[in-house]
Amino acid sequence: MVDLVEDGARRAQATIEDVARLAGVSIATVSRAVHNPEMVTQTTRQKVNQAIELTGYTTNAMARSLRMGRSNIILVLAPDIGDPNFSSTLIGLENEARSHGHAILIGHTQNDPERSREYLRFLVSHKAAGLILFTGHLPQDRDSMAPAMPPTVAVFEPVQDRSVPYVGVDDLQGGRKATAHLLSSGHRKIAFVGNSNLRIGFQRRRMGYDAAMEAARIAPGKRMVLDGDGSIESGRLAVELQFMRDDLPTAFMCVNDATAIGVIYALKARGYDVPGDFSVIGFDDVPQASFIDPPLTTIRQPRSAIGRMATARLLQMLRPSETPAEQAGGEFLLMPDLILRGSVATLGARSV
Amino acid sequence: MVDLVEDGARRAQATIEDVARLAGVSIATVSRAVHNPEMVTQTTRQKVNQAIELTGYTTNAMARSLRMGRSNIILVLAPDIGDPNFSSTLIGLENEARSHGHAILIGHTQNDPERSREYLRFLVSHKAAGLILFTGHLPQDRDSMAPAMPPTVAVFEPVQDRSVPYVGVDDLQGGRKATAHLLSSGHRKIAFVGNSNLRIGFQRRRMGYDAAMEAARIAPGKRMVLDGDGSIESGRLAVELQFMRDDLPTAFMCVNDATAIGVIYALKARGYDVPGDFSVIGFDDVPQASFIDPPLTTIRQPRSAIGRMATARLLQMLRPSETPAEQAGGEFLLMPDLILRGSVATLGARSV
DNA sequence: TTGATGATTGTAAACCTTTACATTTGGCCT
DNA sequence: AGGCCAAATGTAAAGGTTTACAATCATCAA
Repeated sequence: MVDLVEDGARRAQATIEDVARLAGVSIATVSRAVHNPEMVTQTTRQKVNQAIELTGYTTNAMARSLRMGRSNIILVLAPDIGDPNFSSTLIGLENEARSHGHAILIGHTQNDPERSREYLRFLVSHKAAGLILFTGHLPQDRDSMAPAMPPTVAVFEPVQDRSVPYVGVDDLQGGRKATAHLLSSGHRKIAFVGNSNLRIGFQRRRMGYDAAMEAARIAPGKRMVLDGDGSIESGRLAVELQFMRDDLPTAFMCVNDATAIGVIYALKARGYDVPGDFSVIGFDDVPQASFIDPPLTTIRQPRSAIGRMATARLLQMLRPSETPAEQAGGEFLLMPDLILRGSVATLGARSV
Repeated sequence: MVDLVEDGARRAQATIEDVARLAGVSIATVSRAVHNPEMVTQTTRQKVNQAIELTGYTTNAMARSLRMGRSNIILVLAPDIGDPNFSSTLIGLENEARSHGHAILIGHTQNDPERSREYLRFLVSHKAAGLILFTGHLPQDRDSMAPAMPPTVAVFEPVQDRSVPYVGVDDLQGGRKATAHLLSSGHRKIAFVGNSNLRIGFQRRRMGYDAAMEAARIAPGKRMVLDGDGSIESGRLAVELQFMRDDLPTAFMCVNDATAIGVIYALKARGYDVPGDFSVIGFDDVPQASFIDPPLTTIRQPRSAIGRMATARLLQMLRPSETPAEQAGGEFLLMPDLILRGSVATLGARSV
């Protein structure tokens, strides 16, 4: 006597065996009908689907991953989930991953090596399919686990190891574009705020600034480069220092929006008008940018495109057809857009 | 001949069997040494640990979960990862979970039922240990999967089904506290901005406002309740409407910080000074709150405490000793603090 | 009709653990 | 010394799936 499903009260989660019994086929056929439908007759496929419907069957991902030697989880390591750049990138990332049957697991490292290591353990013990890094560096003891490391992609900030593909905005072109916009608005004395070697992306933005200034034939000696770590506070501080030196630019090109916000605060605190007295341009286009006063002119990171692309690259590496050579490295740079708002004025023309 | 590990080149990931062989014990003993050390002699424990060290063994979470019928993954469903309330709650949540050997998986529903459903599928197929909801409602077809549903906790916004425990801020007390602060600063005409029934938490804040006004013997007729959905735009709009009605309060008690920011924008756009002409108080204490001009006086959500507590409650439900009665429902309300900044002034005394 | 061929399905092993139950070990008491 | 008991360990099954390989089936050519 076959033990059919009592309708109504579904007991324990149905297994592939329940489905097979109900459909009158073997479990192998069920498995095939689900994951390789083309290997199975039209009619059996129907029977199986019907049985699945009836039992409410869902593949046990644990058993599947165990057997396949790999799960469908992609681990995303980020230093700070609250970072506005992160959250919207994640959306693109997630959409792309999910549409290919992968789940995204987010790890929050808070720049703590110990946490990174814990996530690494998680990664090997769960046989994650891939790793996406927002951290700018590989987890420390990656090497000791080398054989268990899945394909990896870096986002937003490249990692040292050049064999890891990088997907991000074209920082150099962005820096160039921002500076060029100030130049074409008549500014000549343009300060770059946020000089540091903390992040490669920041350095590249700086290079973009230099390139644009160069193209405008403004000698290095006539450029102003102010240090800063990309925080609001650093923007504020840079302005204060510059006022003490008594050598003021007419415009500030900031390494990111946070710095720009700090710069604007400092200028307003001293009673100046932005953009009436000074123009300011940022980089990133964080959500806040359009809400501050004045709304910030900035360079927009194509965040969700970056996310989508990073996942796409990872999935590509997952395909077995890929040869190791094709897997290695590469930079995928997306072009950023200039977003015109209210913090840049043409030199000489006062707003209001 | 026993096949020991070649030092240096570690091949495939070591299994429990490799460890057992190396330690000269059975796999059962290894398993016990790892997960129930007290069941094993001091000396065997040492041998096993040594072998683990040598092989770089990590338990295969898939096999473990399969055998145990449950994974160590806690699924967190949130409508918007970018929400500042969410990200810092997550930290508390995550810390607590990780310290008990659980991993957090974040699902991003974007208020889309289809997405919720997909995550639900994930949840049953991965046999998640628990579910934490930031969404304010249970996934739609939860019932059809009832037997596979793990313990669930709601955060920030309670769900309909009262059998699901809720952990959040005490919105009513927060609303009362905020309003009381305005009252004690001499304000009598206080508008509540953000009236809606979109969220239960919002309604409770409104009730807190009413309670405080009641206590100050301000009749319902003398209260001003302005509609709004909690967005910046709604705050702005509420102010505009009120100006058209030509009936102005001296202070605005806003349902959340976003609304407060909108209110401040609108007032400033009309040339008024905050808090000189109008006082404004928010709710949440989002990171932005301290950066706007003027810095926002607000009610702080104890976010990471909420996260910690939610996980703690969930873990408690996971313990098999728990009887179903102990599992059911309950509200765990945390008391919020008043954060004094610069957007509230004593009535009559102009700042600057 | 027969045999060959290719398409479809079935059988059974393997993936790596945990754990109930059986066995061994060692300590202690008489 | 012998026997008993508890503690420590071992054996083997089970968990749900995928897939190599074997078996079956239908089709078609000779």
